[in-house]
Amino acid sequence: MKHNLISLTNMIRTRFAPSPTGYLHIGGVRTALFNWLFAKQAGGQFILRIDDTDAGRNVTEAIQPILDGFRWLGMNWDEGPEVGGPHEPYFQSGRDELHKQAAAKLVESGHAYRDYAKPDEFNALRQAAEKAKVPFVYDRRWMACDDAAAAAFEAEGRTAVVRLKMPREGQCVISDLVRGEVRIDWASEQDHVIQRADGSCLYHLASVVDDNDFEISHVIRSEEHLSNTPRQIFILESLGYERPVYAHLPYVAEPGGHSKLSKRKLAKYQKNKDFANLMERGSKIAERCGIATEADTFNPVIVDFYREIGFTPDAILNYLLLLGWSLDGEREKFSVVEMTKLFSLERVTKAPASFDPQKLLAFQGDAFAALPLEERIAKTKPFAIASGLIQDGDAESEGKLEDVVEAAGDRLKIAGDILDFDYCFVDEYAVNAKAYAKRITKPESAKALLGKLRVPMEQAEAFDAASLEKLVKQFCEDEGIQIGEIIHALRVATTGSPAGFGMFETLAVIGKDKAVARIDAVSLR
RNA sequence: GGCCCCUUCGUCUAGCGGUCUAGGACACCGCCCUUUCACGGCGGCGACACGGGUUCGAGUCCCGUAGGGGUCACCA
Repeated sequence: MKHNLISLTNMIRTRFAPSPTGYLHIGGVRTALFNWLFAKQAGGQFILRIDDTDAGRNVTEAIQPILDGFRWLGMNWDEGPEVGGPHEPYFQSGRDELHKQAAAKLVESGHAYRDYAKPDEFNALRQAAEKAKVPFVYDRRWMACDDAAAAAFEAEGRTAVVRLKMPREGQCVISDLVRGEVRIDWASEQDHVIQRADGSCLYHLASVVDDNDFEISHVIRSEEHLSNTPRQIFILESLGYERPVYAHLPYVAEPGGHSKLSKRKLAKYQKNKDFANLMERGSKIAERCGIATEADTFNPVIVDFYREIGFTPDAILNYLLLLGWSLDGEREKFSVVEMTKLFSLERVTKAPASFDPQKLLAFQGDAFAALPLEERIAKTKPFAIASGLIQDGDAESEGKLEDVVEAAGDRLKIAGDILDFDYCFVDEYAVNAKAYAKRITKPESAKALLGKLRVPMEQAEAFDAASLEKLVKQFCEDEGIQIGEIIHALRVATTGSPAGFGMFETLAVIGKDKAVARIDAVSLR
């Protein structure tokens, strides 16, 4: 829908600006989600910009996983890579000229200066201040006041960076939609470099210039940027730009901890039981489906992980929404449409929220169970095919998949869980040794009963669940035993597992031949 | 270390001075249902970091302490 009647200057425009790292961080998704919801709610635009000023990386390759991640999650962007827009390019590297012009303008207006300090000279100053335990204030001794001074420095063989000539009095007041009013003394700020000696520009300058050019109205980002805000405000005001509205979100913290969730700390998270369980669950699915499991992208910090093992995008969005936001403390389930209507920055919490794999999984389980049967079948199918459980296009095995998914019901929490029921499909399946000992080896009558039961089973004309139930119950009556005395052994013998969906549905889906053969294999051993 | 931010059950959170013997969700523990597991139902465990104020009254306001975190690059 276009809003031609609304002037562009009043438009709500938000952005998410990932660096091309090759993966989409779950915390980044949360930040992007809040930006996206805020824009969508207001009928505004959500823009994707790639902050690729770090040269030498293969950008195209490294942004693909990020773009794919957003697409999979259903978070469309109104302007950005692949979709274009009126402010192209959407790659920071392609906007270098704009940044350089801004830097020149700042020097021109006296808000920045050429600084001819050599890196070690400057560092020496900084270290001296540190050693003396006094706040470092650069005395600007290598600042070029004018072209003549610059020429003199250059005659010495020096090269210049451009530094901000930051105020040293007063306060920078940030009105933040999440944190309220934040005041920072200008004196505590440094003369930050905005342009390198080689002429390339640094992030803060680029970011401010691009946000202005893109007409970003609300800068919604993670709180680690709060301390960067004063310098950005100085840049933007010096350039005569209008100040965007700021909202600094708490970051997503590590499971069971309070520091920022980082993919570099995977080893540490592995010690967290819930995180390790999720990881292991995913790895099992991935290995059997031939999915690459490089630690770089295949782990619960990265969105790809969830896509690969069959999570539902909406469940992830819903869970992430609650990481730092709540409607009223009661309601937790929201469709994407609902969250778009109900989200508000005012209700974002201030404290970091730690990532809880268990709750994510609970949301996922509910979301998956709520899907219509056909969708659950469609979602599990690729996993069944990839792991060799069924053959694509083979009507018989596909029919079996449908039966299993239906019978499994909410025991399937993620699509990849279909592999838990591999014994329904294939000949080779794992036997749970503990269950075998408990239900077959230990009870003295187990093998004998199984040996007897296989006779009427083999003779059965109908091998559907209802008929099987009748058959087994009749058998128990004839033998004068409780159903519990045979059914556990039956399950372990035919599935190898102590748990699963209904016994009779299980037998029906396994089929007479296999079921009887499995019983024989056990009872005759 | 300087500056800034944050602090309610294990975790996510509700609470915007009296309705709080602090509510919900996930997890956990019982019981029920049941051929197992899961679901579901019922119940339970479990928190206002601490210390001062302000107030008739504080989880809610103020100050301090402690703790946690972020940030201090010619990274983004």
